[in-house]
Amino acid sequence: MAGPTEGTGGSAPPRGKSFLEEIVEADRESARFPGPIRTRFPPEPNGYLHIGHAKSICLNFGLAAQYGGTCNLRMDDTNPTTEEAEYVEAIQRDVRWLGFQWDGPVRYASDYFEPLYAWAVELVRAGKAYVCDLTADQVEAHRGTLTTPGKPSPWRDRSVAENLDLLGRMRKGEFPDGSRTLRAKIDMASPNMHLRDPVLYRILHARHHRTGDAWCLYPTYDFAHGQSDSIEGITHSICTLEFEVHRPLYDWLLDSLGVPLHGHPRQVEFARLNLTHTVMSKRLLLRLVTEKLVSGWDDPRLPTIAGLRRRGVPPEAIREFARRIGVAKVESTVELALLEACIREELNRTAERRMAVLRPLRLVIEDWPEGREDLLEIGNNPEDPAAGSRKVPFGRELWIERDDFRAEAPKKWFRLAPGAEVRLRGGYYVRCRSVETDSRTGEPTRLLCTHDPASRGGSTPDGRKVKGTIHWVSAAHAAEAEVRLYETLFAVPDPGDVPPGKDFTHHLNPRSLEGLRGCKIEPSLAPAAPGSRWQFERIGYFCADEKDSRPGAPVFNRTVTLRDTWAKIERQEGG
RNA sequence: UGCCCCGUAGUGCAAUGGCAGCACACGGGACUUUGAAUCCCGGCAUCCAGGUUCGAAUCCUGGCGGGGCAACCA
Repeated sequence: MAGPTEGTGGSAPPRGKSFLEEIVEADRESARFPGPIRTRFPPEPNGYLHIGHAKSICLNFGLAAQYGGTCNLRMDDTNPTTEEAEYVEAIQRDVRWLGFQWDGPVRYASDYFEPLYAWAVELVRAGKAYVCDLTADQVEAHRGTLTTPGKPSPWRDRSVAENLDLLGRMRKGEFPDGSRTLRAKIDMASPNMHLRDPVLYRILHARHHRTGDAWCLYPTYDFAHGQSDSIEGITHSICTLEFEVHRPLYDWLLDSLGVPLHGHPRQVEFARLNLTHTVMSKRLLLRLVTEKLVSGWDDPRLPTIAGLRRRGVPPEAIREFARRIGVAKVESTVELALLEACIREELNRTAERRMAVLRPLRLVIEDWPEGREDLLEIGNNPEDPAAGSRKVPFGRELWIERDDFRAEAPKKWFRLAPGAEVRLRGGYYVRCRSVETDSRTGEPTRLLCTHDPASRGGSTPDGRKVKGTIHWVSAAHAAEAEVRLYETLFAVPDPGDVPPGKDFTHHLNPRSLEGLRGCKIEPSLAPAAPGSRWQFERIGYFCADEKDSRPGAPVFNRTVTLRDTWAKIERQEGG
């Protein structure tokens, strides 16, 4: 894998170090931690991973690899009401697919429920935590506001003995959900809300995906997080910006529990990734899935890792994207175009070229003998000679793209029009002699052409130039395919920017999916393996759908279009 | 309103007291058997005001602007 300072431009100056790299390097220099660095990626298994997680994954695994350390995968499963084993599986699959291997087994915060509980008891014994009988509403009322201090809970000064007794009975299941909590005794007047006696344990009679019914009280994320890191010997706990204000609480907890410095991870926060034309919050993604606005977590229009994979995005492109966006502490939104550029760059290098006609129009070469066939050798990838070539059958009747013919050629039109000559990619020059049209719609139904026999392979001895080259498929040999054209799920860069009274579904793009059947593909494409990626010449990059495609009956998803200069020209000319 | 974090081309990131640079995007051109790819050229930025300094994107102060924080979510 390319190192972080290795650009693609060759002479490009090395990228400056990120603030994360600087912190890690400073800690290595000062020997703050005895051994190699350890990071972790700690998802909550309550949804699928998305490209924002990919940024975090690349950061955590990348930093570990860069400095000779290791990275753990830990499920932050402290809330049994939202977490499921399905998500645990999906997360592992996605991290592996991205190309990373975690150190040792998958870890779970739920593995630490017992030591966590012991720590809670320790805090109670030290007079630093108490059982509070306030309801959630009352707790909120006592907490005060951003500008006014809170009021102490009436249960704040219970005796250690009583707290111990109550906590034990909470664990035994003697009390109903929500009736009591264990709270840290810190400072109800703190300007940091998270220090106003935060809840450490809540009663939840819920079945946990791993511990089953063993527990009926569960630690909050805040109580589990720092200690879980500490148990795993994490040196650098990298998380998103919103946890910055939680850091004093983690520090308080670790300090109160007497965790020594080298067992006390350094937390560093970075800005989460935002991408234009999509949503990244798990809550919103979950809504799209449950309200069936998309086909599932792996819908190719979603920014989920599973969706991107199904769309045909290679993991290398995602890693390169993560590298290029960098990392900082400013909340920012990356343009989708950058992701697309990374995808095109990778696929341009690696995807073999094939010809496919999405919206077929029949073309007949009238001076080509009936029944005669030709077999043309065409390179698989001009970017990679090692990709070899294939033989493509040619005949009197061909399918070409409807978009490649205009009855009336606009300015700068290089393609087919009455009287115009074009090159059939890898084949012959043909000239359009006449057009048959549907008498009702006026649409062309057949183009009647002649060819230049000397142009076989795509060039003529006289060196005559044609401006346009179009793709084609022999009608006699064509296979058929279903093709799904995807556009952005949302029609605007910022789906969250909606008129009053509307929600994020307001900007859902009605054209985000267009299904095409009866597309004509060259024979070599028919057996495409599910998941295989191709460039359809002049159209875009496509991936045989991993679920619905079968060899012989292929279904292709458009990953991304090719850059389309003509479309741009036409847009400009058209005003 | 309190506390915390953060302000560099359109977007994302560099420059760590010494010539403000890279990528994507955008505009133009060359080349082309993909209007692809490739190559060349171009325009566009330090939030504002003071201060320190020979010199400030960088340090200090104040403003302005953005984000986060008041789940028994993570």
